[in-house]
Amino acid sequence: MPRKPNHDRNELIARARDLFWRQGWAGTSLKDLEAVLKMKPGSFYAAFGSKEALFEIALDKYAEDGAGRLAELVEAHGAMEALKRYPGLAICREEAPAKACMLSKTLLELQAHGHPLAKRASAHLMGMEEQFAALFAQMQDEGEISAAHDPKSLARRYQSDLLGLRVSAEREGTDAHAIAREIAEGLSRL
Amino acid sequence: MPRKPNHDRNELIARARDLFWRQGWAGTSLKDLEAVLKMKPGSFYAAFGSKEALFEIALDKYAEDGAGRLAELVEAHGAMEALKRYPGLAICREEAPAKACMLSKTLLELQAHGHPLAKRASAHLMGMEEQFAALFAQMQDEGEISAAHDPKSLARRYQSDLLGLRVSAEREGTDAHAIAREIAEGLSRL
DNA sequence: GGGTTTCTTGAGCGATCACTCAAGTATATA
DNA sequence: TATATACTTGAGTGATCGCTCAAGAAACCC
Repeated sequence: MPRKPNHDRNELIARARDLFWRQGWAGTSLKDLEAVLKMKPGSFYAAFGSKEALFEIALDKYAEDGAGRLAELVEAHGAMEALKRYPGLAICREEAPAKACMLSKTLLELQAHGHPLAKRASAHLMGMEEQFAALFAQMQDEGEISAAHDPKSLARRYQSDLLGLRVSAEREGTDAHAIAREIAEGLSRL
Repeated sequence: MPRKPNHDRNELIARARDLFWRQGWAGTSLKDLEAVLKMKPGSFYAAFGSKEALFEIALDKYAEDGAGRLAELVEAHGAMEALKRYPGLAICREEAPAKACMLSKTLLELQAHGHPLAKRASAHLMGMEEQFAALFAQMQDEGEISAAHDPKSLARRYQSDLLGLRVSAEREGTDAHAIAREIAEGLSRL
């Protein structure tokens, strides 16, 4: 009895994520979304409920995909090599709508208003940091790096370096890849 | 013949800067500004011309004050100690409206739309980086650090670390001072 | 084909956006 | 005190914001 939706929901979310990632929350109007998703307001609200609800879904997808890419990297090259490669990969993907991290962009834009989306971005950042910490802990267990530092401290610093790198990469005329290389080299000294 | 303005222009700009710094460009409405500056629209536009013009003035003041604080630090403690203290001071000032850097917030928010304010923020970031580079070069001249690295590379990395630190400091539950300490320690190893 | 159900359409809602301007008020000089 | 000159006021501008909803179109069942 039902009529099929015209669009692939996953594809719609991906396109919305890219737009939000690039333009931020306030910088993305419903007109923008309608154009990119090729949906009229009615369809849009039937499918997603609100701009905020879609942003939340897009943010979750962003975090999930990021975690997935890191996990793949670990699978393929081990923890150390994965952490070394991750910064460089984060800023070199040509198809990415922005160099900077969508989580940090969201946090910086919406934190001051106490917006729920800022809290959610913050939580995802914490999730990433825990993923990093687990990898550092694993490397210590395997004797690959010194046990001198707390894995959580290492993860906190790595996360900070990564965020800084990705803000720097957003600037023009800054050799971000050089910074990425230095971050990777820093890991070798552990 | 003229009537004196009711408000101190410098004070108005400082208050506007703090509001823009905290809430960003789109996150700050004219209503917000009117409330904080205690000005009605007419006075506002007579005094500053537009929201964008005021933001530009505020951004310039932000950059100027930041550069001034670093210069004072250098004056008082020398280049190395100044660079070591700067990160910690950047995130501990209680009266500051945000931990993150206003320049990076502006860049991240407005870069995608090619907004002139993003370009201006980018230029100020470059100015800061040059200030850092000059200090690193000075330290090399005085034999305080190894001449092995290009001062511009050191400045680029220092800037990146600083931006990452200040994004991290914006998060809740992250010990940003620990990161600041690590950045300072990193300088000792040069 | 008729009936049901879901999806799509797009005009239009009230609210808010940045901003304007004519009128009023205060301070200076003459 | 009279006049000129800022500065302040606040109602109101058109544009855009996120969003609604009644009506139409398309795909399924019988």
